[in-house]
Amino acid sequence: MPSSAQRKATAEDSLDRVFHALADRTRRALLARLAQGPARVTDLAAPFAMSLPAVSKHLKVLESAALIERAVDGRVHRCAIAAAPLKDAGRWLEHYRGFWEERLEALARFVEAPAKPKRGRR
Amino acid sequence: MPSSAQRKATAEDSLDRVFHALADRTRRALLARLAQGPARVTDLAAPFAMSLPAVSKHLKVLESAALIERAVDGRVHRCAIAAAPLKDAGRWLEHYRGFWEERLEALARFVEAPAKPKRGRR
DNA sequence: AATAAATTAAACCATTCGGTTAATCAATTC
DNA sequence: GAATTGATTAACCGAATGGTTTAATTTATT
Repeated sequence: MPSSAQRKATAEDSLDRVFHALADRTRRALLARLAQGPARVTDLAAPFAMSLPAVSKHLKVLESAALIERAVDGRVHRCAIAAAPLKDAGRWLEHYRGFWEERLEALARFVEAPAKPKRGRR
Repeated sequence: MPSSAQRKATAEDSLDRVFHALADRTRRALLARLAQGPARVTDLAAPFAMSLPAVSKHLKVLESAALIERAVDGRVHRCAIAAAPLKDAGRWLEHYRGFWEERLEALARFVEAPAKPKRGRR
């Protein structure tokens, strides 16, 4: 049981963390890498022009958003992608899909239409 | 022509901005509100326990992520949701769908099932 | 013309972010 | 058991975030 004044983690908290985690290209790249299979921290860090601690921090962010899981085996930490929160984010976006879809369709038709002599607007 | 050293805005830049914009619950709430129709800045700000300038800043973030558009009409700024970047974000998430899908399908069925006497799982 | 309204701009503040290097710790290997 | 490896922690740094309050700006109202 949580010891002191500790608010319950809400769905909003989770979205905060997930979207924040996704808002960094290094972290997205890490996810992309992990999408092809689990990997050790050092291997994950290798392609990046930054220090190991930096990558370690990124992984911690991903982990606290529950986007990855890690299995500690001896001194090596094996990271793997974990999908559920992405699904939440996807659902959130999905919520708006109905809305855009129609607008985008219209926009797309407009944009892709034979270039008519441009009217003011904007 | 861009005056000085000015990098071209990449798709990654765009994802950075969109996900960052979505990573704040106030901004998500603003989007939610706007999903129901355009609104003036003051009206958008009303429900929030924060100053108008604060909301104004949030709107600027949403705007620079191209998630909203604004039409200035006299002294009132009318904001409206703009869907395209959300679509990009959705596409990005979609990219991972193959991976989760199988894992999550089962979970989704479970979660959305008629409330059965809850079994463990997580 | 004076005032009020809608909004942004500016200056400021505390906190978080993303990175660094150096130190630490635990598990292997020689 | 001493050195090496895999990884985190700690301390620090500059820049960005999210908020504030106080102007400033522009447009509308009376």
